[in-house]
Amino acid sequence: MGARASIPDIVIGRLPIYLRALDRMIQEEKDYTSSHELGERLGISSAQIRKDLSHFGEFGKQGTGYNVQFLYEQIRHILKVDREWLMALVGVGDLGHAIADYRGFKARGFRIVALFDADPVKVGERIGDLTILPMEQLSAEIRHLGIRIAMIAVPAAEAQAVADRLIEAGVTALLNYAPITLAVPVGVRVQYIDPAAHLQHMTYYLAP
Amino acid sequence: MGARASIPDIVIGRLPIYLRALDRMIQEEKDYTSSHELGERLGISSAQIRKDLSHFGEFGKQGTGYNVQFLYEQIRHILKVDREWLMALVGVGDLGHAIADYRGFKARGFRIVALFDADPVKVGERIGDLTILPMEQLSAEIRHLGIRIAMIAVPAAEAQAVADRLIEAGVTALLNYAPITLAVPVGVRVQYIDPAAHLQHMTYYLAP
DNA sequence: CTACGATTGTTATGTTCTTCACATTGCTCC
DNA sequence: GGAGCAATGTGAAGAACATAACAATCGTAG
Repeated sequence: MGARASIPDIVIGRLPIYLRALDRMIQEEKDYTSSHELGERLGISSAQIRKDLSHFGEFGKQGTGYNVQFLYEQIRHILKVDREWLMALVGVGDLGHAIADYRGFKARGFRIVALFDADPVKVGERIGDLTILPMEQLSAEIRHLGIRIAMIAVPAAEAQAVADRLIEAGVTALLNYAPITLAVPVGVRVQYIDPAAHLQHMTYYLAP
Repeated sequence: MGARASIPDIVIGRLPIYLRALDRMIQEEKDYTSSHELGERLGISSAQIRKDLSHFGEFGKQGTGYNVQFLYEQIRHILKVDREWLMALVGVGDLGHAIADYRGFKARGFRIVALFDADPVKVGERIGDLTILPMEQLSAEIRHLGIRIAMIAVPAAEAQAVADRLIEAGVTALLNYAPITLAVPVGVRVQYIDPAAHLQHMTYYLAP
């Protein structure tokens, strides 16, 4: 297949998982894998993996399976992560600091190039080779750098207002660390990082 | 209804989202809400919210809606977060430090009471009122404190081994910050925190 | 005290997602 | 070079999930 017809979002959400596993296989210097092996590692059925991939093209060979490096590059291309993305971070408190220092972003092609904070005391402070800018410069800086992805690490009460400003400045993808659901116009994507919510999900299954 | 019959996991996963919204409404001193209002805030259909809640009981009143405080407490009870949970954290590098300092856990009833690291240099270091313990003490300490939830913040290459040790010590819920899918026996739950994966999910939808 | 508007809980319907199962293809080994 | 094994891609079947729709109920206002 490989049609351009709208592909289920849930499928897109699994591609980064496949990417993680393939990354690992590359480190293990594995040349080939199969839907069965991938599925085993990920706790996903092999049929699901084949079906997911079939939305985008034919990447495997019957009898042989998938070339790890090739599949890795194909998925990176599909997800558009075969390039570097520039990001802004709003809110540089404890959490924001940790996000700014987190190595997992650059390692996968996401580079933070702008920091903003509403606190005048923090403005001007340097983190790595970046200077924290005041909120007043947010729109201009984001437009100037052509940033389309932003991370929000401000208190819940301010997150919606920050999101509104970012969207107004042209951002269309938000990674929100504040424990609140954001209202955004169509065309803007939001993903949430809420570790406590994940814990709450698991406690349901724990014995009293 | 309110049956004990196995409730879809996807429903359990939405309860923490409802909780976040209700928490916020409590702060806004709202006394009552409706499935329609909740749904509007969360971008979820009102029918879905009513259906989700109906798995656990009848919490609303026709014509009136839901008492915010009451529903909040009911969901907390369902998720078993109407108490304090003790947690262990393994891996106290940059990321682990940030997790140890993160306020969002205590604020929602999750308390870190044990820290472990394999690096002898870090062992003995204090963070808040906790001392970083060596891996050798992991099993004994976790059993001693009766810990059932642990967070993993070690490099991907070591995460599986750490998970195995934690499970062996009696942990049955894991929050994994390492970018790798863990293999665990049935009865053990795993949730993943992988911000870069969320970003990769969103870049798919961005224009080239 | 009755009529009306609002909102729930739930059953029925529709949609989406997952798994099954197999024809097809490619590789390897004798 | 043909037989046998292995693994893909996919259409059909099945399962899970979401939405629609409505009877039942509650509160309120006249």
